[in-house]
Amino acid sequence: MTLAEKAYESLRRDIIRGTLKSGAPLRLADLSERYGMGFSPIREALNRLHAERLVTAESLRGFRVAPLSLDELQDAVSLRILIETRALRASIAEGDDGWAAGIVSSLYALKLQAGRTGPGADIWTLEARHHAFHVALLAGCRSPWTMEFVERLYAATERYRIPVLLDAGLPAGRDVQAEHGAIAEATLDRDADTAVRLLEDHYRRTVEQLIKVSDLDEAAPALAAAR
Amino acid sequence: MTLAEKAYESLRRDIIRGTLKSGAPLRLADLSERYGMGFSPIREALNRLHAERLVTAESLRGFRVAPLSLDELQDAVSLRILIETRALRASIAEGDDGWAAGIVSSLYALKLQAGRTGPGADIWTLEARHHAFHVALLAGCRSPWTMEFVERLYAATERYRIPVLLDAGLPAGRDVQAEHGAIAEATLDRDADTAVRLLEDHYRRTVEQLIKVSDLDEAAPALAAAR
DNA sequence: ATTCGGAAAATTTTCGAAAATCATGGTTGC
DNA sequence: GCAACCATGATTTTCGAAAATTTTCCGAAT
Repeated sequence: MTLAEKAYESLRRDIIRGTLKSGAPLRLADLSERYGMGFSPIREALNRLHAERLVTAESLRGFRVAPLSLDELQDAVSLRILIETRALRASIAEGDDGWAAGIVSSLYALKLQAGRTGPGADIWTLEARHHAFHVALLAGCRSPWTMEFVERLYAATERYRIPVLLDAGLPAGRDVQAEHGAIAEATLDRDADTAVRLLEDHYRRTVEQLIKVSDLDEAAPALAAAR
Repeated sequence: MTLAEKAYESLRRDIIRGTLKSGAPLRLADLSERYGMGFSPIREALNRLHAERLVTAESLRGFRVAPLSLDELQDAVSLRILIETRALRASIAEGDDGWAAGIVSSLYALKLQAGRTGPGADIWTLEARHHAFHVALLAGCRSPWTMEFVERLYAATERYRIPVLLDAGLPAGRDVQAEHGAIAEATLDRDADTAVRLLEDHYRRTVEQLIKVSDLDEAAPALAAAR
């Protein structure tokens, strides 16, 4: 793996995790020392993250961590619902056996990881499997542009979920894995209307929860500052 | 303007125009000489274009002009219709006077440029105004992510239209400016259903025309090779 | 004839310094 | 006192070469 790729992953993680705070300036000299490499790979990583809207850039004035805003979160999620529900319908209509098998296996891997406690209960592994499951649902749609935008919007919304997960843990009174199971079941039954409804509810619940947490300021002060 | 920005615009233009052919390798030494600058700004431009899917990149193996494919064109346009029709409805519902004024002025500028012949009839100016008009229609939706994706999909489809425009000129038997006028009229009348229908037809006609041209191979051999 | 290995060439990636630009603080002139 | 101005330091941007990696080519062995 090249240094530029390492820099990209490290920076991305630190931004999503909140180690690098929303709005903070990203100086080349600092980052170069922090990650132990020269300017070139850092600069390349920053440009990639800029394209993903995780950092802002101003010509000759450097980079900053992109600001958090609940408006942007709602915007991203509503677009996500539009794009993903269409992709889910297309998948259900066109998906083959390989697609269905992908759903089953990614759901299994996700539930395994969600059940772990103590060592091995790594939030990044859990997040990766959560994302993999949602991608598997849509993978039958055979639309590269759809998958591209799904990736983008996932990265954009991850920033809001991770700090809450780290500070407050999973929400009480909500069984997220049961929701995943129900979505998978309806999808594999090729019941498009039900699957789409469940997927939409799943996303809406998540946004509502994040907004509530930031209102109460009971966790994730960084997110509260996004109001 | 920085050298990296100049490199980005030059490269983008040469890729969309077809000067740099689909699939061709983009070697740093060549580009460095061609545009008269060092590796750094070239590399930065290539990374930006990679994020826009106009060039492909493979670790340690360099960059290439992204291949053209009619499947990708149809994919991009169908997503464009999904996203833009929603944005147009939102604009019509929420747009203010500034939004409406933007439509009127950008349509006027577009028609002026479309009417020009001889000197001043620059295809890049025409394209810029065409794009500005379509953006103006949607600008009332107040959704940054929507506008981001609209930009992306525009860049992706521009590659297919420009070579045809350069080789074959405007299609016979189709008054594109009249279509623009009709879309603007319905939009300003806040007749969402009509506006959405006209916009969708506008895009579908364009795709059909491009596919027909590539089938007949009567113009734009580069596009024909995309089959 | 074909495949395998390995040196040579070509290419990308990374570094460190130089150049260009922006921000800061102090000084001058009014 | 206050605004304009310039020097200074900090920061980004760019360059050119070195390092790392891939590709190409040629000869040897089967």
